[in-house]
Amino acid sequence: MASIKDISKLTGLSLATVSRVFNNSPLVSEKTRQKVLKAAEKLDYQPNMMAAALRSGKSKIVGVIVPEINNHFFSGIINSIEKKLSDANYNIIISQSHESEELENKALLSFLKLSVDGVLISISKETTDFSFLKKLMHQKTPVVFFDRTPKLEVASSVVLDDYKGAFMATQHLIDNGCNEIVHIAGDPKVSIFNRRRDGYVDALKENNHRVSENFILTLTHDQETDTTVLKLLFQNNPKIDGIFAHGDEICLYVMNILTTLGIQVPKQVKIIGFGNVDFTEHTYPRISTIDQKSNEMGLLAAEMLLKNLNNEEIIHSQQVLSPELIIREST
Amino acid sequence: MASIKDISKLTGLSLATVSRVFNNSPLVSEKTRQKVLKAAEKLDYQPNMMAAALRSGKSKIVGVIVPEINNHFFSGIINSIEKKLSDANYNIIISQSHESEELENKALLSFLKLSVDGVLISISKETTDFSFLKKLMHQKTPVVFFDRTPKLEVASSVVLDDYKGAFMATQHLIDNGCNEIVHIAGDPKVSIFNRRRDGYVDALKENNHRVSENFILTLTHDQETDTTVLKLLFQNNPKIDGIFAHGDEICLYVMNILTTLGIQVPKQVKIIGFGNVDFTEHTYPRISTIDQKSNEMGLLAAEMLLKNLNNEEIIHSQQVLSPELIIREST
DNA sequence: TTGTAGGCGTTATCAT
DNA sequence: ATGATAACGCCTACAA
Repeated sequence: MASIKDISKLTGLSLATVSRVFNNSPLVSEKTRQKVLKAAEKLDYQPNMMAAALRSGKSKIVGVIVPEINNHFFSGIINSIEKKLSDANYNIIISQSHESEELENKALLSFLKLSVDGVLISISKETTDFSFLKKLMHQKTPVVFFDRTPKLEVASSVVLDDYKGAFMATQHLIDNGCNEIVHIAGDPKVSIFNRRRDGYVDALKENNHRVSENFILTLTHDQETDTTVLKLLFQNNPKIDGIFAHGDEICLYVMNILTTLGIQVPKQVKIIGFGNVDFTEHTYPRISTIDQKSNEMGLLAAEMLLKNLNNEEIIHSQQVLSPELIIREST
Repeated sequence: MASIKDISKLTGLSLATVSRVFNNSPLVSEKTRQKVLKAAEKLDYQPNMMAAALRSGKSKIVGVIVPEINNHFFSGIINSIEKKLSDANYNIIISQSHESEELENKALLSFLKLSVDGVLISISKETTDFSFLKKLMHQKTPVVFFDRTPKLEVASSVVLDDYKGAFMATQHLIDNGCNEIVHIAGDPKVSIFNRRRDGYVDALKENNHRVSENFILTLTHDQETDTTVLKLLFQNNPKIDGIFAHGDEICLYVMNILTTLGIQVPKQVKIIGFGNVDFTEHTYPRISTIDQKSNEMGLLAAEMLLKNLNNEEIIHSQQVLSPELIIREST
């Protein structure tokens, strides 16, 4: 690969002058600029980012960590992050934590060694110690958290208002005449699932509905067990007429079980999920759900990072996105 | 950040010796090795990959390009690629081509500037000119193609036997008593879709079934138009009893339209997709499909690349994965 | 406006 | 087994 040294030789100009051309320095005459550009063309010159990075301390690389890339929500976010950052001429390197703090730190260490310019991260469920991230941040490397954020005082973040989304979903069921509403809850280790639960509970309270612990279920994902659990629930509470599930996959899963049990959706029971995963549009009946704004989230997180990448000063800001109610045939 | 220079100062050893320790050179006594390691620990030393990359020409970065990251199949592949390569201490940088040759080349150029050690790519539908990729390959940068490969003589690749998958799907319908089988075809610009079509046609022929152009449809994705098309098709050919769709999404889409038209699946018409996307397991009825082996594909591609990354000689090999028939309730 | 020279952190080639 | 030194490709005072 040709280097500026080759161009320097070909044109008879100094290394400094050639370098200035590629850094758009105004301190170079139009004539020599053209000469350099022509030589560059001829030699098929491509700047070596490693060298530039080493010298300037700016790698033009942003590290992204998600729990699982193979997940609609996260790959949606990555999609918009990649779009935004590649437009700004940044490369993104991606790692998965697989919900393990160890892998997360390993990736973070890799980023450090690679001297990434910034980090976008959705922390793993397991992560409790943020010393590594703090270290990064103390090094003036901007970090933006999305979706899953740590309880740190000073941090930039973009999250969804999960509470609000859950509230909207529950309210929607109530508005459509549901009186006995069950919640299929998620892993309580994940704060967003707790917020969804809270939204459900508060929506019930606000509408003077009874809140019962028996109506808050966590399933095992073992089809037989879950079928039995639901069967019993409906036997004991035949008036149940609404279900709010904390996720779309589990929502579809429950809907299928109900069908097996001869319970009709939405006739007997209305059901709503959370996530607006693609397939919700293709099921029968199509599933009502809460859109998580993955595109907006990725975009906002990327924009936040870009802002901090350009400014010398790091400005922390917290953005909360409002979810959107998507009404389909299941409610 | 501490550098080997700092360690050198602290220990009184030379830069060379310190460097040798971190490169696991045998030419260093256990005693000094320990001394260096201790100092490194104390200074919280982390090697600077940019510097190492510049000097050694090895960046420990692999570039990955897919059409869309926000796609089950590709994110599944990326998932296994990331797992495999991060285990081998490689970082992966990801770009999307969004089916545009221009974006693809832009990403490839970025990779070049970053001096990636290797490239994994599934080419865009639009790509016809591979000069850029050839340039990379001539630079001794190993490239492995997956799923969508160019018609190049010398290249490493991992693909699915789409023909076989389509054949299996069609044969499965025939085995289950279908006599009039329709194929929902994909974009003929994509070679794998053509191979699926060929598999369908040949399976019919081999079973002495009539092949009719009228039974090979490409839909518009406009719900109204498509509904009309299918309605007419079934009015004119009421004996149609099987559908093989080139993808799971379109399969679900068609299944929904059939339901709208009062056609029962699988009672009247059996239907099978292609892809084994997650949701096929959650629909009602659950969709039979062909698994694309995304995990195996990513793993194999990564392994192929690793092999070429380690060897001096680049060895080209072509792997063809056999798809798997997943039988569910729709057939 | 252009050139000189030192250095970013590492590795590799000589010596010793 | 260890050390001195040049080089990777680029940027940037400083000098001219």
